[in-house]
Amino acid sequence: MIEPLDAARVRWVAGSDLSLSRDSRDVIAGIVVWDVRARCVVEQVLVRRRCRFPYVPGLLSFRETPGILAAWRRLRGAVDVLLCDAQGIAHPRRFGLACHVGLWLDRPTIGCAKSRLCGEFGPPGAVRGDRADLLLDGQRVGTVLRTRAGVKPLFVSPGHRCDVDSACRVVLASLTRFRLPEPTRLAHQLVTRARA
DNA sequence: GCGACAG
DNA sequence: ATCTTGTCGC
Repeated sequence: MIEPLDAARVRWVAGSDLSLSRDSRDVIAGIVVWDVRARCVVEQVLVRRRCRFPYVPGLLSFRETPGILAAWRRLRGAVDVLLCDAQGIAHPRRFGLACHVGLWLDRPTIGCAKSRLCGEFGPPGAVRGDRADLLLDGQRVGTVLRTRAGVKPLFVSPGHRCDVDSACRVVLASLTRFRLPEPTRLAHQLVTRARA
């Protein structure tokens, strides 16, 4: 029996991201684990490896999953859920990168993308926490979430072992003062700075 | 044929 | 993702 994500008990939220080496031949993957209760970083890992697949819309997982899994193996502490900088089920085949990674890790994952891949939606309200349904073929595959006033909303969808609402709750609980949830924002800084 | 298209 | 300058605002 699998254990579904219980947003109320989540404490360690990890965020993953990737960047490319200057010559674009390698991918630099990083994961930052954020304690949503203590509001601090508890662990971070970085790994670099050869890029094996080109970027093709809809096939992002084939390009980025290997790096994320490699970084994950370096983690030593506990993680309740992983926030991926990509789509979950808000995907043409209902199986975006977050689903792919979650299945490999057999852990709860959430897709938290900065832009839309597919699906229709109306504009969410202007206040942090306001949301709009992301529909694909009449099905609710995610939510368009306003994480901060005056900025583009995020596209949140279930990856593995969670539903739209719990995914949204985890993202909201991981926010500080920026558009992106802290684990994701810090993972982005980590991999970006690792190029220099 | 013409747009759209996670990172 | 990466490139790339200034600019508006807290």
